[in-house]
Amino acid sequence: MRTHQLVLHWIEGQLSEGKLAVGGRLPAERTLAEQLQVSRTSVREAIRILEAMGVVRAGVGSGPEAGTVVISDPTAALGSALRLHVATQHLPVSDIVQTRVLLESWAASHAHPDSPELTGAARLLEEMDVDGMAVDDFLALDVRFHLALADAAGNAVVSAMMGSLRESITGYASQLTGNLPDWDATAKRLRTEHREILEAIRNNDGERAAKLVAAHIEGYYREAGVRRS
Amino acid sequence: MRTHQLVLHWIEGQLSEGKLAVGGRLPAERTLAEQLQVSRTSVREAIRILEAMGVVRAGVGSGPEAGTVVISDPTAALGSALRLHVATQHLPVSDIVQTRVLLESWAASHAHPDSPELTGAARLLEEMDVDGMAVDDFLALDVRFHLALADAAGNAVVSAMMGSLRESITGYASQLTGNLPDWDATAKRLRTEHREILEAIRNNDGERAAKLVAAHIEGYYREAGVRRS
DNA sequence: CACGCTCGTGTGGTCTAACCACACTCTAGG
DNA sequence: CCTAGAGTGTGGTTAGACCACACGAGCGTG
Repeated sequence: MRTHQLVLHWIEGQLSEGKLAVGGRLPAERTLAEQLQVSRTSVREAIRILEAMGVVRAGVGSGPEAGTVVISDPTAALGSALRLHVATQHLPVSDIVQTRVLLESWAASHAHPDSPELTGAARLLEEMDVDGMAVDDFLALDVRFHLALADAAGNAVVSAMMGSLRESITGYASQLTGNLPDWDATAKRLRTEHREILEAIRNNDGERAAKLVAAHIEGYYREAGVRRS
Repeated sequence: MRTHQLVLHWIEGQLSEGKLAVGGRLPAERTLAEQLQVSRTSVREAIRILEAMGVVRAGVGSGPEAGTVVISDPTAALGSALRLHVATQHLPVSDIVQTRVLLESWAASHAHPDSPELTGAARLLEEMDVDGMAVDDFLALDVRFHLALADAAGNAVVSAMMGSLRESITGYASQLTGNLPDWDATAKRLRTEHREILEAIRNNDGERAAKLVAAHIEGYYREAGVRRS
C-alpha cells in the first residue's frame, strides 16, 4: 500500500468512527505527518484527494476559515469526475442527458408538494422572467431551479447526482445554445414549461410532473441538436 | 489558482482536444514538471487526483505497465466519493438504497433482451447455485449479476452510478447479512428472484422486470433491517 | 551460436528541509 | 483606550536527494 493511502484510510476511519465530523478540523499537516510517521508530502497527497472528493476544504492563515476542515460536498466530487470522463469521451453526452431525464423524472414524481424548496423554486422562476437576460445567466438560474426540484424529493444521493450531471456538461450546454434557431422563443417556452411542472408538483400530480419534466429536457436537447442514441 | 490545478487543467485540456486518449501515456513526471515550469510535487498532486478520479493509472518500472497511462474507470471515482460521504454521515444509506432501486428498475426496463451481457448474467446465476457458498463470495457474484443487468441497458452513466452505489456500501452490506434470520433461505429466495428477473428481461417484458427488481432489492434490505425513510 | 546473467536507464514513490504568503493574536507604544 | 507592529501557526511551493522496480541492452559462458 502506498503511503498516502495509509493516511487516507486513517482519515476515513476517523470519519467512520465519528471522531471527525463535518465542521471539524484535521490536525495540521506537519502534526499529522509526525503522528502517522510519514512525510508531509504524503499527508498532502491524501488531503488533495479528499479535497477533490469534496470531503475537506483547505484554507491558509489562521482563524475559522483556516486549516483543513471537514465539509460534505458530494456534488463537487461527482461533477468533476464525470466532467473528466466526458473529456476522455468514454461517457457519451447522450447518456448523461438520458440519465438526467431518468433522475429528474423520478424526483418530480416524488417531490413533496409542501416542500420549502418549492418556494425557492418559484422565486427563481420570477427572476428568470426578465426579458433580454444574458443566456448564461438564464442557464444558471435554470440549473438552480432544477436542483431545487430535485431537493424537494428529499433524496440526498439523487440531488447530488443530478447536480453533478448538470455540472459536468455546463460548458457543453452553453455551447449548445448557439445551435438554437431562436433563443428568445426557446427561453419563453422553457419558462412556460417550468411553471407547468411546478404547478403539477404542487397539485400532487407526480405522474404528470414526471412526464412534463421528461418532455421539457428531451425537447430542449433535441432542439439544440443532441442526437439520442 | 493553485499550482496543481494548473497541471490539472492542462491535462484536462489535452484530453478534451484529443491529444491524450485512453491508453495513451502522460509525459514522465519530471518532464511534465519542466514543461509546465512547476515543481514535480505539484505535478504529482495533480496526478494523485486524476488517479482517485479513475482517469489515470500510475505504474513504476518500465515497459507497457509502467508510466502514467490514461484509463477510464468512472465507477471507481464515484464509488470512493460516495463511500467517503457515507462515512461523514451526510449521505443516508436509505437514500443510497432508494437510488439503487431507481436506477436498477430503469435499467431492467430498458435492457436489451438480446444483449450479450445477459449471457454473462446467466452464467453468474449458475455459479451462485452452489450450496454452502461463503456469504461474501455470494455477494460478490450478486454484485456482478446486477452490474451485468445494468450494462445490458447500454447507458454508461447509469452503469457507472450503479456500480459506485453498490461499491460504496459493500462493507455495509456484508455486515447486514448478520441481521438475517436465515441466510440459506434468503440466498435461495434471491436466486429464484434473479432467475425471474432475467426471464422477464429476455421475454421483453421490461415493466415486469422493473417491478421484480424493485421488489427484489427492497425486500432484501427490509429483511436485513434497513429502515426506509 | 544460443542462453543467461548483470548492469544501465528511466519510471514512479518517498522523504527532508527550507522558504513563502497569509490571517489571526498578542503586545508595546502612543 | 486605541493602534501599529511583531509573533505564531497555517497551508502552498520548491529543490534535491534517494529508493524500489522493471525492462532491455550488452556481455560472458556454455
